[in-house]
Amino acid sequence: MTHAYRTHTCGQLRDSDANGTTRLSGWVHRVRDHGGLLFIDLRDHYGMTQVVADPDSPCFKVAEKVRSEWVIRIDGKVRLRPAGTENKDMPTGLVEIYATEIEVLGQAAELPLPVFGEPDYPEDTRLKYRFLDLRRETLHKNIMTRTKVVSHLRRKMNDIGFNEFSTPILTASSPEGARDFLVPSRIHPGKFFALPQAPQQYKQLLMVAGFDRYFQIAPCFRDEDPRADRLPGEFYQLDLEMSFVTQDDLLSTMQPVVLELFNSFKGAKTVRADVPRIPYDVAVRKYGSDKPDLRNPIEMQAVTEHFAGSGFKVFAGMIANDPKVEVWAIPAPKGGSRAFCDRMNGWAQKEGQPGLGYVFWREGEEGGAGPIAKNIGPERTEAIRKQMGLGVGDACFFVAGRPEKFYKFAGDARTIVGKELNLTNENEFAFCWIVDFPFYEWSEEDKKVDFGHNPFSMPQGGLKALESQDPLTIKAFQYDMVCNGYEIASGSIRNHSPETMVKAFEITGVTKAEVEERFGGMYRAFQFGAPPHGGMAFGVDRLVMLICGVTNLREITLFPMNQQAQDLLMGAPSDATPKQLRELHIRLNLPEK
RNA sequence: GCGGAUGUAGCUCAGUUGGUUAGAGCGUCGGCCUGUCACGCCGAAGGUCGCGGGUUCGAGCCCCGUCAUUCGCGCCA
Repeated sequence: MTHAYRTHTCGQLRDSDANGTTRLSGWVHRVRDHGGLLFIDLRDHYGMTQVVADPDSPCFKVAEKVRSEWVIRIDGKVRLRPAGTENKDMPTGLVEIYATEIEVLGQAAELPLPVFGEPDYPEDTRLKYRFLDLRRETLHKNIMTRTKVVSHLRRKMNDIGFNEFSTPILTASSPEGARDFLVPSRIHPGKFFALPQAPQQYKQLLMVAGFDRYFQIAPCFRDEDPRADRLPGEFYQLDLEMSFVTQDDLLSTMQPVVLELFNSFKGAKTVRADVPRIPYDVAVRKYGSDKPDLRNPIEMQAVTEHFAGSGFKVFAGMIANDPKVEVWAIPAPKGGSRAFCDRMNGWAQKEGQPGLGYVFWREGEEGGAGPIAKNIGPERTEAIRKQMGLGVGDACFFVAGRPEKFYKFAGDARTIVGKELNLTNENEFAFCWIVDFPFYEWSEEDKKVDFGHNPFSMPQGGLKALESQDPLTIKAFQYDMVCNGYEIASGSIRNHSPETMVKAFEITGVTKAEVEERFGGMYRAFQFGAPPHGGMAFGVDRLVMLICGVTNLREITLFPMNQQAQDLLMGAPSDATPKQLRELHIRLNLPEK
């Protein structure tokens, strides 16, 4: 008895199957019609098999009619391809199916998006016809990589003693800081659920409830504008939380999980085994970023002293006028040519900077070349060269000002130098932890102290630090994991003491009553025996993006929305019917066009 | 909300300084072809140049507006 659709998949048959019969179903990938002989590449999820028909076959007339992306069922004889016509690039390339019967299961209209081939197509077409896009080889493969990554993580987390729990999707507004998606309540007119920006409070409650190790591949919802590496609307996190742990326990629990994941999926790339823990302050000074790409070997240094009182009046003047001004040096090994330095200078001007000062060293010019070298003289130039460990053929760029104003620009310059000079190894995964984030930061907009990151983090020094220290000097037990310049995880040791929590909010101007109102569930829970706990969340989408080597999240997401946060395939968001709105007690107040 | 880029055949794109009838490849349709695997050859159909307005003797091209897509800023861990 034969199955209605197939006895084998399209990726299955080998030379050992020759002389047997088979039934295959799949999509017509390509047709090559030679008149008296006709080939069909039949494709399914598993692979591709060549089908051949000639005028002696009773199904030849049908075979002549089929077109790309029709779904057909074929019966036929498995046979070895004639000598010399084997295709070594295909796993099934030693055999072909001589078709005896073809049944058309589903015709396809003229394609708005070819499945064959891999050129780029406009996003709106790809999204509107996502089901066709997903048939294409690369995207199909990326999506499969994603499901394998997720199942790898799930298996691993279970293995090391974590328990998976599902937390509510319809919940209360959470304190992450992003805009909430709201869902109106029918039963409670005028009230709204919020979709969780992260299961933050629930997972902390699970710790209070005594479950010790929680994880979840959790959907998260944020109503913010997207970027290439930030999906609109919804995204997934590997969310986890542990009780009775220190920061060190958390980092050393998850570091092997991440390294093993990348080692399993790295392909031809390499994974750096060393994962340094870098304090936030150090990361900013060395790399100009709190998510440094460590594939780039460049490390910046302060060289303020060499410019103070020097003949380079621009920098010397700034230093004399403001004790907080510093000069940072960005070394550029092998960048010692006028052309390259000028190119960097031009880039800086395009970025809206006055320029990018530089020195470079050529054979026979002891004191260095370039305008800055002339201005500060050979001794100072030589001192800089020694400090930065540079030599003939190298260059060095300089930025000056208050570090908090220019560190991002310096970091961008570091990135460009690394890329332009091919110092950054593109075939590597390089990780680091960034630790000791500031607990508070100064909000210029609100003219007050505000939380730097998660308000539920434990300040280093606890309640005592909050009571005695300048808030802006307090660090948090807060950490990120970074890979190749992407933040892939973020977490903290939580503040489990109600008094400390109230004090922490008080410093930002939020009263005890407001804390009780906004975070009532958690505040109440902390009154009844909360264990010390902490956790983190990995961006699943970003992990997969790095593993697949793509720079846009749409390349690894099944049904992404466009940049306007619309689902072009399903037509979401869409109008609600008057009946729906009536039941929800909602009247629309639309902006005038 | 703001800034940059893009918008021409079903799809990907070209289109000179503003000048006659807007082109190519893929796909589609028709014909030929028995060893291709991006099959080959011959032929045909297919266009509101995103949309609206303006300048001009004349606009795919210049100007203004608008819409759509995208990248970035703001926003967001």
